[in-house]
Amino acid sequence: MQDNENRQKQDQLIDKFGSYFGSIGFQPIAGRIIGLLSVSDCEELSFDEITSRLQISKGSASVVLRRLVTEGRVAVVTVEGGRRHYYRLNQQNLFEVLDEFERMCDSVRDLLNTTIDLKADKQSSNARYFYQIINTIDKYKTNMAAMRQAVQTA
Amino acid sequence: MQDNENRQKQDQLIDKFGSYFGSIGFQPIAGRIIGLLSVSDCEELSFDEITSRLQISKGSASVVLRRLVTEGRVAVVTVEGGRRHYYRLNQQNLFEVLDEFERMCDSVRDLLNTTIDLKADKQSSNARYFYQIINTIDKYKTNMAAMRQAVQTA
DNA sequence: TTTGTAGTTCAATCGCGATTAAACAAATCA
DNA sequence: TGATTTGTTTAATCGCGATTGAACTACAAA
Repeated sequence: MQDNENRQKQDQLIDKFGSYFGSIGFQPIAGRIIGLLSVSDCEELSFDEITSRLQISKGSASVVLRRLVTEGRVAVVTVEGGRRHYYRLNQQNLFEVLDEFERMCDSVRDLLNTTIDLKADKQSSNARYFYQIINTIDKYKTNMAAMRQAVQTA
Repeated sequence: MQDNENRQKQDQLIDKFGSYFGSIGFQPIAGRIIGLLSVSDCEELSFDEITSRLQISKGSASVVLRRLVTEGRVAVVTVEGGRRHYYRLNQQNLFEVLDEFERMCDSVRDLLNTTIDLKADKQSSNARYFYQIINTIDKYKTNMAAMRQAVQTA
């Protein structure tokens, strides 16, 4: 059955989305919902379609969807004069992931700076290693700024 | 007391290391050990110094240290004719974190490609959005390759 | 007003990794 | 050799987020 086969492939993909998003700190269900909304040929799904396709409780779906909506990853569409909610994938800023990575770099940079500050010997092996990391982070950020420029003006 | 104050600051930093490494998938204790080895003025600490300073059980320390050593994040030094093990921070490749990030980008790229493949309408709004993401990832990787070149030749 | 549908809330449970404690093994010292 | 120190192993526990189930609210249709 062609349809059935397709559906199976979709399910596999949905699980891959789930484990990817799981690995970056999302609830597994959140990842699977994003996966479903990404994979599905219909780009707007009702609350009910989501719970039945993913076989999850209404409670989970409600909580997780609210979080995804407030985070801006998913948008709700309410059809006038109906009580059903429809959900679709929100197409976010392409640099969102890079933004987050850069924030992480910043916090590492801070941490290492503070660590060096506290060291008795600023020329110790570790201190010099940390200086190198800070340097690399700075180069990375300069590079990223240039790349963003290039993409924006393109 | 100057020393005591310093020690408190170190403890705070160690916890920050702990929560940073926790956020990227390490056991909290693993992060705190890395923190201690990073912060400590003495760059080689014994098993015992680690457990007593961090107030953790020998069991935890044993398991976590083994993992850190096999992962290459920490090195063991065994002094000839003594039974104590000393541990120090391993200074890894500066691009290690970037490597990991690029691997993640690759897996996202794969996932999105497979997703588009499965779509009935390759021109759908989501499909086009995914194409854009893939494009940005490709640009990012090209850029990173150039940056590595630049750093290596410098 | 009554009946039914849509979604929310929250207490209870489940699952699982992190951590410990204590028995155990291995190496050194005396 | 026996005693002591160093670290390992593993069964048990702890803690906590994820998930469910069922009662509940709100609204809409009849």
